[in-house]
Order: sequence, then structure tokens, then C-alpha cells
Amino acid sequence: MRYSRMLIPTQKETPQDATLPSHMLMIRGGYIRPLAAGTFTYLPLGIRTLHKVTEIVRQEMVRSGAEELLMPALQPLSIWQETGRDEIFGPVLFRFDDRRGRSLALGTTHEEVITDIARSYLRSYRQLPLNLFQIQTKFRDEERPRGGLIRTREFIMKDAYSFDRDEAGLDASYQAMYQAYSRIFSRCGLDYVPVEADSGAIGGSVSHEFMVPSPHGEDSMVTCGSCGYAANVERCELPAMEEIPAGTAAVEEVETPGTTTIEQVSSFLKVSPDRLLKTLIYTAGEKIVLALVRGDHELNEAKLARAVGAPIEMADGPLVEKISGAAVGFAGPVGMNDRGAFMVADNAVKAMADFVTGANKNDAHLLNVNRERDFAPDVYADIRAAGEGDACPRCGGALSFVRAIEVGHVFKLGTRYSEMMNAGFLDDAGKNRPFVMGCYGIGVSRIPAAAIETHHDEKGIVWPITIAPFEVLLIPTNPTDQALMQHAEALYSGLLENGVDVLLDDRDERAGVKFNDAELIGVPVRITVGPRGIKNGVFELKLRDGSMESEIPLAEGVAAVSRIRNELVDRLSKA
RNA sequence: CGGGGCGUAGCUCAGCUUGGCUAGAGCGCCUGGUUUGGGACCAGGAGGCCGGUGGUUCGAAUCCACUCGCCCCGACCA
Repeated sequence: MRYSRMLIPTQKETPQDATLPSHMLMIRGGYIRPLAAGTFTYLPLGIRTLHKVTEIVRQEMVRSGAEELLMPALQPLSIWQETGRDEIFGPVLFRFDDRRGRSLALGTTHEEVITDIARSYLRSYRQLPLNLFQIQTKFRDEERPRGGLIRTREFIMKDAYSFDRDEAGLDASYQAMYQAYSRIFSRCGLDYVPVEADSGAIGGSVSHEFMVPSPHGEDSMVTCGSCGYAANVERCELPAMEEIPAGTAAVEEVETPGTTTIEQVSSFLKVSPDRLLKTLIYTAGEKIVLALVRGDHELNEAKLARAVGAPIEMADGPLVEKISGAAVGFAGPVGMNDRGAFMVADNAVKAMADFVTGANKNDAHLLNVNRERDFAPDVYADIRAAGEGDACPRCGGALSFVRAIEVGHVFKLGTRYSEMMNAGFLDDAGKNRPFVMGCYGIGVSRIPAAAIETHHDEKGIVWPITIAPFEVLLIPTNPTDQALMQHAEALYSGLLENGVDVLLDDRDERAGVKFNDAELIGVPVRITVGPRGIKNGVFELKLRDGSMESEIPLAEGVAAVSRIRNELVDRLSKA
């Protein structure tokens, strides 16, 4: 391509509302343009990068034995009602009525549609295993789109669904996907980490996320330096603490006017936070859930939801007052067993005795409260969030906490959807069985953003060559110099013939402008053809990442550049 | 949904507090000339419903009310 013929609207100034490096650089580099909150146009450079990513994804999916198809984004709401997920997704699901008044939704993910396909066409175990994928635009009415392409309301996702006859088959399918994902992210040049994950609204048992550590990520993950354990913070199990006997001191009510936070209670009563018990009130449908955690611990809602076995929602102020009989900040477990609440205590509570809780009465707390004697949790579970200082659940080593961008997620779904949608097959004994399913997502349009977050400098993007919009940027310093342009054109057509993806900057601009745009856009290989070099029969080649800068004889140019390009690609493919 | 901020030229912003001439600057864009290895220079030029609606006023970019949109933090999130 010739630069002069392309729409590459680079800009010097950073748009006001871009904060992340990836967001800023993609706008400044002329890759994307925002239209509304959480929607973007992919400009020519942007769609080139996106195509490079989708092609890698497609190749590796096919290599792993999956088959591509394309399902509609526009779907009848009824298919969501069949699995109850219209309620689980709630307002996140875009929904509207057509002219005949039929309720429609825009797909956020496609478990229902694919399961419908499976139940229609798959009848025999002989047709299994099967893995179907698509690369498609998804819609989610997020409460708050943010971070440029990190979280948008319309985005491109690769989703795959596997169908197996049994758990062993699912294990194999899952493994194949896990490996395909590793190859995909390596080829895209991402510094990714697979972590154990929670399966959230998708459901299912085993699940891994592929994370790209970045301070701007919206997820948190933990890693253990000694044993290699890595998990989403939501998933990170915490070892049960040694149980201690309950205390025997008598419960005593004390006045604690206006102390609604742990810090206030702690300093008012001169009791350290780890002697306090926090009582948080949630709802799970009609059910009231009381979550009990130690004062200095944080509740993890994903873990609580898992312990309860249903989606949960924090109760609002009025509801808290109705349930506890006191303003927010004074709830406690004592007496709540009789009020029909489901009480979940964190494991750490077993290691507490004679602690302080809210009195379910304004401006009052109770001292010397003890479990079993004064209240009885329905269940003890690991419901608190891992935090600094917690030990690795596998080896006891030190955990480190980092922010990360989730780029992929693989789930073992099991038979949840197939049973709910009555999707099954006949096994070799002629018996009807539900499909054992897996599902596997990649945030395709997040990949470029994640790559930039970890590959940029003050001048611009530093693309991994595999997902750069062009592999080589060829810059003649002075387009009015005929002789120089002839050399540049010769190199250009030679590279094109060798299958190198090259952009010729034929604009009548000063060299400085071209260099600055080159660095902003981030093309990995830059070739400069200028009068100085031509005099000596050479041109300059410089890698954007700074790892190489050299002069190459014009005669060897095409071969040398092709070789370097291939080396850069190979380096990522082998990882 | 709670808290905060912002809407003036394609982009970044000034002007608004204290209402008043024809609404400004830099960058970008167009024309001509000079320049040509790190965002050149000179001269000329195009480009604005001052987010929208309603009000106050002789007069509104400026004050008031409502509204729409965007961003950030939080909550939420596959």
C-alpha cells in the first residue's frame, strides 16, 4: 500500500477522554475513532490489525480441529428464557421488540443458539466430539464501558463450543483448546498468563482465564513465585485456619454511637479489627443471605455466590434496615437464625472467639459474641478475598497481586445447557445422554489493546510483527528526488513480490514527519531510503523495538528484509 | 446506579467569575513560494446553530432551569 492513498489520520495531540496508553495511541495513530460510549469505528489501520488477529485465531482453531460457522447476533428473546439467562444477564442483554411486537435480543454469547443447533443435528455418539466456533460481533449493554477497546458495548469475540459424549472427552477437548489458546496468544506476541478462574454467569466447573498483566487491567490475579500457582483473585482459595474453641465470656451490649465502619468501631472500642465480625447482607432471589467475615478481611462476592449456589446482590439501605432492624453499620448475626436468613460464615470465623458484632440496633454493638452459642452459621465457606499477606494455597509461598486484562476464557460447562435445553444423543448402548459441553472465548478486539498496553513507548506503539497493520514501513526521505524514489519503488515492489506486507510512505512530507508517524503507528520494521545511503549503495533498516539498526546494500535489500521479517515472525510462533 | 469533571473550528484549548463591538489561539486543512534525514518557513485563505430546549434581559458562549452526550472514580461485569 501507498501511504498517500490510505486514510491514516494520525494526530499530535492526545484526545481529552483517552486515558489508557492503548486507547490514546490507537486514536492518535489513526486506528480507531469513537462514535458513542463503548463503540468504535475501526479505521483502515485498525481493521488491518484486527484481521491479522482474527486470521491467527482462525488458523489455530482450525488446526486444533474446530470448525467455523456463523450464528446470528439477532436472536429471539425466547431462546434466552429457555435457560433463564435473560434474567441472569438482566439489563446487560440488549433487548427490543420488532415491528410485530416480538421480543428480540442481541447476542452476548451463544450457548443457547449453539445448543439448539446441537440438539437439532447431533443424534449419535458417532458424530462426537465436535467443536464449532465463530468470530462475531457481540453486544453487551455494560453499565460503564471504559478503557477504550478494553470494555466496549459492541466487540468482536471468538467463541467456540465443544460437544463430547463424556467427561473424558470434555477433558480432551478442553486441553486442545487450552493449547490452541496458548499458541494464539504467543503468536500475537502477548505476555499472557493462564490462571484458574471463576466461571460466573456462564456456569460450569473448571475454568481458566488467559490474562495479560497490566496496571490498567480491570481484573486482579495472584501468582505464587515459588510454585507457579496463578489464579483470578476471585478464585484464589484460602487455606482454612486452625479452629479455636469458642469463648465463654458473657455477651455484653455497649453503646457505639455513630460508628458504622470497622475502623470507627475498632478505634472507638479500642479493639483491633481482627476481633470484629463484619456482617454483610445480600439477597439471592427471595432469599436473604448473611455473610460473616472477619473485620480486617474483604468479602469476595464471587466466592459468596458460589457458596450460596445462586447469583447474589448486595442489599440496599432500606432492605438492610428492614432485615436487621438497624441502620447500615449495625447489623450482626445474633438473633438472625430465627429470622430466616441463610448465614454463611467465612472459614476464618472458626478461628475467632469473644468477638465484636453489630447489635442489630442503632448505635450499639455486642462484645464477647461466640459462634454456635450466640448464632449458628448455616455453612462455613471460603468467602473472603485474598489480599496482600495471604499465603499460596498450594505451597504456602508468598502471593503477589497484579492487575490484568482478560483476553481469553475457557470453561468446562458439563451438561448444564444440554440438560436444560434437552439436547442429547444416543450412546453406543442406545441410551439417551446429554452432551458434555465446553465453551471457549477470546476477546479478539481486546487483543490489540492488550498488546499495546505492554508494547509501547513514549513515541508510540511497538507492535509484535504478527499483528502489526504492516510488517515494513518504507520511507524515502525525499519524494521529489527521482533517483531516490526509483530505489524505493524497486525495493517496494520487490518486497511485495516476496509476500512482505509493506507500506510505502510516498507522501510529500519532511522526513521528520514521516519518522514520527512511523514511530506512532508502530510498524516493526522501518526502512529509510535517503540520499546519504544511496551514495554508498545502502539503505537503513531499524526495528521499532530498538533491537537492531543496520545498513543494508540495496542489491541485497529484498532478501535481507524478507529474512528479518521471517525471523521476527518465527520468534513469536515458537514461544 | 452513587460521586466528580467536561461539552466553544477536524484536534488541543482560551473566553464564562463580573452579560455588551465582527467569538479567539496553537496544531491540522487549502493556495502560492522557499525548503527537504527528526513534527520547516513566509504570504494569503477556508472552516463555528459556543451540545440542545426553554427562561431572565434592551442584549446570552457567558446567568437560571431542564435535557442530551462524553470521560473518570466507585458499584457491577463473562
